[in-house]
Amino acid sequence: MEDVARRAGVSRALVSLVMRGSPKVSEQRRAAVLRAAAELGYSPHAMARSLASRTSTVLGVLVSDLHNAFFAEVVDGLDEAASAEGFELIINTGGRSAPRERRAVASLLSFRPAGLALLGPVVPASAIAAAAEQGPVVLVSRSSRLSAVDTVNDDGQTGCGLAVDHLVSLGHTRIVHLDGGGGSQSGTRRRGYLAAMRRHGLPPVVVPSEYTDAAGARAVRELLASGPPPTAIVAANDLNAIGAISALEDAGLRVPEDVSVVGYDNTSLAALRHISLTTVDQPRMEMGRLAGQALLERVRGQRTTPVRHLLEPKLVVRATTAAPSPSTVLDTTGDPA
Amino acid sequence: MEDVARRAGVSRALVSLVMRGSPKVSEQRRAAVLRAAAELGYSPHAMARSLASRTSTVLGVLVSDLHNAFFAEVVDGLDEAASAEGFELIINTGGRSAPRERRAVASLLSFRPAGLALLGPVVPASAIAAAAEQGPVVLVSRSSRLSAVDTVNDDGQTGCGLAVDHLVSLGHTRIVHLDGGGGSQSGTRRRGYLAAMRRHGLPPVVVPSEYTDAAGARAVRELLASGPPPTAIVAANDLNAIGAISALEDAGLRVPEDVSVVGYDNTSLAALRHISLTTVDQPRMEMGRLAGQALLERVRGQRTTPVRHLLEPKLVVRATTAAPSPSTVLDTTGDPA
DNA sequence: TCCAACCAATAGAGCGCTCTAACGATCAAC
DNA sequence: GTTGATCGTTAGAGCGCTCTATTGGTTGGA
Repeated sequence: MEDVARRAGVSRALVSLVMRGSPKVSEQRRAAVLRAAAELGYSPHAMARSLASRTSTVLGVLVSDLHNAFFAEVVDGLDEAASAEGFELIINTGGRSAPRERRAVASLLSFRPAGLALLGPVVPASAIAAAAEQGPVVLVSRSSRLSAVDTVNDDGQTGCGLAVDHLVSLGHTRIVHLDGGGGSQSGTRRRGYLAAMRRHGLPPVVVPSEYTDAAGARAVRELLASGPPPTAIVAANDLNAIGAISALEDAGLRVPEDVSVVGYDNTSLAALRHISLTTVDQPRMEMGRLAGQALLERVRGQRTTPVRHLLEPKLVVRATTAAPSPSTVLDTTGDPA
Repeated sequence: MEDVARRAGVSRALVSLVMRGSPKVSEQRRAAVLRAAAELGYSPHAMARSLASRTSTVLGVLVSDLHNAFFAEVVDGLDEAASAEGFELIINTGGRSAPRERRAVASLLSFRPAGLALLGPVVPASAIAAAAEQGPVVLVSRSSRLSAVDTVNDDGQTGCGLAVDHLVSLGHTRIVHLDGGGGSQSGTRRRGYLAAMRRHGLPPVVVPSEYTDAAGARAVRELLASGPPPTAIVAANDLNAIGAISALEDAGLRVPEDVSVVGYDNTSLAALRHISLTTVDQPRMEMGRLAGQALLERVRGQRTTPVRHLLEPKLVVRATTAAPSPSTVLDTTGDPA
């Protein structure tokens, strides 16, 4: 910076003004400074700038698990919102372990970021509260009552309700839910399923499972071993649905002719023609964008009250759901297991 | 820091030594400082530290496209290598556009990172050379002759060779390749296919396609319309293979009974029981880890000569490949289109 | 007893920048 | 011709830390 100033024949302070795009610099000086900077290949040192100005253009992001494509897409949306406003993302992962996550948050905070986005964090609420004292915090796929933090979630309860409604409207009555187990949002989805079944006056059946391909297949095998098959399945998520479908096919049942299957998430998987899964869309990119916007609003001091985004899920009907076949319906009434 | 020093009854310099874990501090003073720091909730300011020490614990990462699960997994591996050594990742995306990528690199460099990882960059080589002057650079999914940059790539040529060898060993002779078009590494894969076919004395057939589900289906429809089907297909990648499979099935051909299909990448897709795709594994996490390690070796000054990782691909045999059925072989010989 | 050697601890400069306050210059107004 | 605004420009302190050089206090050997 010193060198640029000397070369342009001005003071360091003037170089600083030019670099910050200040309007109170005459055109000729500005040009001289920019030329000198270009000739010397100078570009401002972001960290020194941040230190001196006591501001930050960095957003800290904690991803509980980057393996998970869900979060990768949320990060994508976050990145879009951040880079549009000249902010950078500094990313750490927690590996789904609270102690590691804690360290990751501490490490992020040591950079004094303008704000913090926690994606599917597993740390206790107290840790989140502590982080919120250092600056704005936004949570994705996790709720909070703290007024200092914003949240972005999808409404899994409504989403599962949509799935059940769709199946009922096709004529299904024996609809089973594969439960997501310890996975995030599994409780919400289960409640949505139960509420919808009650609303339609149908008997709910919940089979424990997990958010994986293999678990979906296992659950279906257990289900088939325990009695006559249902006519429809509301799976824990897309992966789980795909596992369920393959187990159904292995057992000689056709999808959707014999059994309809609905997934959850609308991952890119679901759209593959070979799978063409009816599923509930969860707008991950959008969730990332909203999280980024919420954070930036706080950073800019435009808002101090918490925001709770609860995204409206949408049903995406593809090829894995259809009306139950008459024979199946007959079977069912003839054999009320 | 001042406050901590005062509270512990020592100088600022001593606090600094304790925070850096220096061995030349007496146990009692160390304890006093740590206690004072804990009481005041003090933690060192990473940017100020970096500025003063003229060192950085940040690695800049440019991801050409975070939408792409491939790169998300590479970032995952990179993160693993970096965080194991106390480094942080600061991430920017380029959106597959050279100008945007250039800006992203400039922005990353303004943080004076210890090193830079460029994942599938599309900027011209000159831009990479310019970045390499500022510090160590590692390239993933892109090659370079610059001695200042390390590279990590998979050996797509060998990989496609493995796929062809596998099919030939099953008895296939009419093996078609769906080409990846403008996608990265598509040329290498095509060359691998052509070389292997030549080696086996078989006539190569390359059908233009792309790295997508829909393109794979389209290519197969065109292929089927133009004459009798091949007995095997080496697809551009997994997604392309899945599209190909669904088009084959739509045409009434069974996989693998009538046509065998091999993918490329071994994405999580391929492992789904419902798909169970024979494919060539490209170790993305490992590539990220290697990239991180290469960068850190340079950062620590342990190496100044370039490293060129060319990862050995592995064939993963699943359920989409089998010996050609006798009837198909007969058909072929009877109708040499 | 004296000095070199060593150790824990510290003073103070400086990393690359921003920002406040002050500066000289220009100009309209009286 | 003086005043007061206004404007472009600058000096210099300071952001939170590290690091070199130095200090004072022990210790061990001659």
